[in-house]
Amino acid sequence: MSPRKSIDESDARDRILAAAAEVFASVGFTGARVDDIAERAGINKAMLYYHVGDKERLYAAVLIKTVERGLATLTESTAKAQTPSAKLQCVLDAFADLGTSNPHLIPIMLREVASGGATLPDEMLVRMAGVFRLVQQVLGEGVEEGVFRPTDPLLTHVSLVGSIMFLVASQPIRARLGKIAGVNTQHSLRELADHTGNLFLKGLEVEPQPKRRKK
Amino acid sequence: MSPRKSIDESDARDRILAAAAEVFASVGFTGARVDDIAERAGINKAMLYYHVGDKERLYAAVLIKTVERGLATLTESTAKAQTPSAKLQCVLDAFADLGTSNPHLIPIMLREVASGGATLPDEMLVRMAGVFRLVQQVLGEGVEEGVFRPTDPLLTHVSLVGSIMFLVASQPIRARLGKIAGVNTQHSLRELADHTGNLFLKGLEVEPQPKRRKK
DNA sequence: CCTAACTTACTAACCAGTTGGTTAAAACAA
DNA sequence: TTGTTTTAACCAACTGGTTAGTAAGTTAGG
Repeated sequence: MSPRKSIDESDARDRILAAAAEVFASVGFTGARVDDIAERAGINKAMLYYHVGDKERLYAAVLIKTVERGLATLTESTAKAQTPSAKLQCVLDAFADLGTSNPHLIPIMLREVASGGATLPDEMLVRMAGVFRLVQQVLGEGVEEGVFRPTDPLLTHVSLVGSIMFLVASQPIRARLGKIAGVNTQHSLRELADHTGNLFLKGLEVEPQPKRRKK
Repeated sequence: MSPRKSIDESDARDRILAAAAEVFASVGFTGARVDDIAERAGINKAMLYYHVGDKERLYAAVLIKTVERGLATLTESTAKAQTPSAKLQCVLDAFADLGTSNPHLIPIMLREVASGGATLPDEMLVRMAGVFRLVQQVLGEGVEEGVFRPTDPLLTHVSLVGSIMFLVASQPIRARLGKIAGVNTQHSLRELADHTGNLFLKGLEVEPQPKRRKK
């Protein structure tokens, strides 16, 4: 099939996608330079076109690959958890972990949201819907078991995911903000996920029986 | 002073800033074309340089003007509210209102977060710190009055703001997502703010009986 | 000698920023 | 009043650097 192999199987394509993810994440689609991506991948621009295609194809490929990995981690980790609360916390942990395991997905998604998802391919939407369905099911289980109060699942999902993604991505800005406001800004990803979990799990709890403090 | 006046005082500059806000919001800084902005403002590109300066100055001017308006609305509306809970809900309402009153700020801020705020001028950070201080104070009052449990104010602030901004900005994507997942996605800005308020206010409530999660 | 993998060198378009002007209101001079 | 100068406001056309994408040829494994 292939007369001349690279160092290993489809090494070039992987390196291209990795480099592209990095660049797209930090400067966005229009800000990204194909030459720059090629150089970081240690190849020539023409080879990038040979292996992947044009800039849009490259972007789509990065998106799909990146969300695929995220979705896999997500389903895997939530499967282990038992209670709905634990599962929800797992979702948050998994998103926070993207901060290290897959640090390019979050900035890319934030940009997509900012532009109304104009360039989001349907392929991507389907995978995002997969994430939503997972959360929706967890929320549904919680309501059924009487531990969560019923809420609009889509809004709750988006709040949850938006909150944790925003927290993770805002780290550099939080650092500058904290300096101005004089507060601590050094938080681990775990702390971010725990904080969000505390707020949301408590926010979703059914009203406890004793001491009804009406609001 | 000015031999020839436009239709009214500094009309051109305002039109330029309005057009620029629109374009920067939808395609970002690098995606924005100066010619495009000029055309939308109904003037020539050279006039844009004459009135405002180069692309970076233009961007900074848009940022400052936009956040200035947002901050004004925010302080005004929270001042009216009495209880910490009501004040917090006011903050959410004010952010949600940005969706209509100032629809470009949220996408622009999401992009800034995505890029780590690399292009955020200090002038802008100072104003963001102003918003934070306001929220921090509301949270502090709530804790003092015994209605909020103590949390990290910066993280709570960012969660809150991130959540509502994400909800507002994600509307187009939610619409596509809802179509795939078969759920309702038509929510008014008020519904978004109320949903977030419900979750967070309940999440911040003091425990009726200590049932501590971890951390 | 065929073909996947790779390269160099190009081009066509794009785009931020500039140049070198025009216009007309207004301030000034006689 | 009337001619002269100044200046804010405006523009078409250009410049020069950049960048997505391509063409045409090279190398080496099978």
